[in-house]
Amino acid sequence: MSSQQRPGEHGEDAITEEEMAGTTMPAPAAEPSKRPNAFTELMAPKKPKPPTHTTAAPKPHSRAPVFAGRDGLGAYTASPQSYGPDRIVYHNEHFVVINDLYPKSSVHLLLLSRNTRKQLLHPFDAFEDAAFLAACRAEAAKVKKLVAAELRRKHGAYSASEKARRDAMDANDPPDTDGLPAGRDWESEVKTGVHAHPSMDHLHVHVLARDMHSPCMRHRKHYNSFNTPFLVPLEDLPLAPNDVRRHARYLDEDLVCWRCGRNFGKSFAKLKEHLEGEFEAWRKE
Amino acid sequence: MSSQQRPGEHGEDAITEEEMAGTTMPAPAAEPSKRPNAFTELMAPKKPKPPTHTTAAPKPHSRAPVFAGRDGLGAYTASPQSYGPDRIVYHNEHFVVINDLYPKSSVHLLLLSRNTRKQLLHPFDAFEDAAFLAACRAEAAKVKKLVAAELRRKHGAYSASEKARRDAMDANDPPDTDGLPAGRDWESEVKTGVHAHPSMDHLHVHVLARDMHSPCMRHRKHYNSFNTPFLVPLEDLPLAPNDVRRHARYLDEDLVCWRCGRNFGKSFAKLKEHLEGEFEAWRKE
DNA sequence: TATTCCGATAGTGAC
DNA sequence: GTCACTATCGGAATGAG
Repeated sequence: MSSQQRPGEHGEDAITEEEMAGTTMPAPAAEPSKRPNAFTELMAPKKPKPPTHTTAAPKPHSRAPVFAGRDGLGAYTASPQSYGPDRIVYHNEHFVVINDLYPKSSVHLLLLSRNTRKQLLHPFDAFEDAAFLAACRAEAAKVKKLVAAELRRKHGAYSASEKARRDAMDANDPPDTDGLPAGRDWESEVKTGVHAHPSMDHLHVHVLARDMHSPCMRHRKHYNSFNTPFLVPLEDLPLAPNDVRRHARYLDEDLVCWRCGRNFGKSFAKLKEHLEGEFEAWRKE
Repeated sequence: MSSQQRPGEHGEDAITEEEMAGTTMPAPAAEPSKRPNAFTELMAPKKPKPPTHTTAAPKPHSRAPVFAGRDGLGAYTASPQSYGPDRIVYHNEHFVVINDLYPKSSVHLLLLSRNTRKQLLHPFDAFEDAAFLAACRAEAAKVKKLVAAELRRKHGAYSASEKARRDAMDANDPPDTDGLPAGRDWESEVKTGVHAHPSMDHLHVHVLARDMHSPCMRHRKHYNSFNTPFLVPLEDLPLAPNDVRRHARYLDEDLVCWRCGRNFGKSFAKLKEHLEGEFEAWRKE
């Protein structure tokens, strides 16, 4: 019945460093349907298409330490300049922000710390340090605004709550951002946190939309890792010594729709189909 | 790495009714490498290729009762004349012998009874009738000779025990069958029996080589159904009332090579690979 | 819990 | 156990020279 789709190159539709122009602050949100650019909706990949067999991004030309398998994220903090703007969203002295190579939502960034004292600690341990935690929270807040801006760019044209802002945009071009209606609160659609048991050894904070709409969202564990207490918000850290999330298992639990609460048991295929409809409704809010 | 093979039509390499010429007795064995005919090794199918979606053989042109699913074998005994010689090996008033549509060994026939009083009974019940059992045993003995003859035709050229017979054949052509050396005892390579819990409702006796070498041999239950007490030899019938085979489960047991006894656990893929080598060695005996 | 490949396991539907 | 189809579940390897 369904024909196999040839996947496009991965990351075509992601935030780029060019857009950020090397700054550490989010650029003003690009508005939908105004200026076609690298963000423009192209042929979104129907299947994940990583560059090679390794989880890590393609190695740059150096012969420095090899980052493979669980160390795959190390390459980004070691030499962010070696990667293209479709991989690196921005970087500064302390952080590197990348597009997740296998995004599990329509927008999915990773905040990586370049602090070599913390980088390889378990997040629960790394964030026992209050100063480090505060710095990461501050940076994560910026990343959250970035993700919100990208959500507006990608989905704003479909959103009812964006209509007044959209109409104002259309009325005065180039727009005066300050005078615009606030529009939809996209930040409230963004989740920020760490996995209770990360598979990648380098510290990474997920900052992603809650839609769970992505061709890379393909397994129950993918879904549950962002929709159960397995995802620990930065605000909850440091964890109390007896916090159940230190040891509890969440990934094998039933699949429950994040939007309507319906339980799909172990049937990922059914949930996946359902999420298509939820996504359409969600972006129309 | 491995290229997909386009499967040939199923049954090209099976015993045909033409060869039997409508008789109820096995024809003299066709000798290998002498007369190319329907038995000649052609492009043996690498993957099973049944005619349609249904388990039953292709329906003839009648609009008589539909035989599908578990009733699929009924069509053969109801109207054997409707099928081609590649499907029907021979038929007479009381029996129909067919090539199994999904042979699990290099030669695999089914003996079907046309007795409508017995046809739909469980084999353990049908064979409580001593006269019926005797008739089926007698016919099965004929079928066993047929299978043995086919094994000689297909594998004789590779067999060391056949050499003297082969050389004699080559010396006087056309051959005088009576004066030939006996050659390999192919009948000892043939198994005859019924499944303890058949999936097809019409009574059928399996008569097949023990090599288990066939592209249709694809699952653990396939293998164990012929290589555990799940296969009940006709000689063991009728079963004692307390015989464990009436209720025991055998199909989920570990896979054990019929030839060397090696245990492959639940790994069908490993057994399958192993059987390739065993088949080559076996036919060279 | 990184992905990918392969394979084992499980339920369904066939008319 | 008839098949075929889909999907879930389970382990092992994974870079690079």
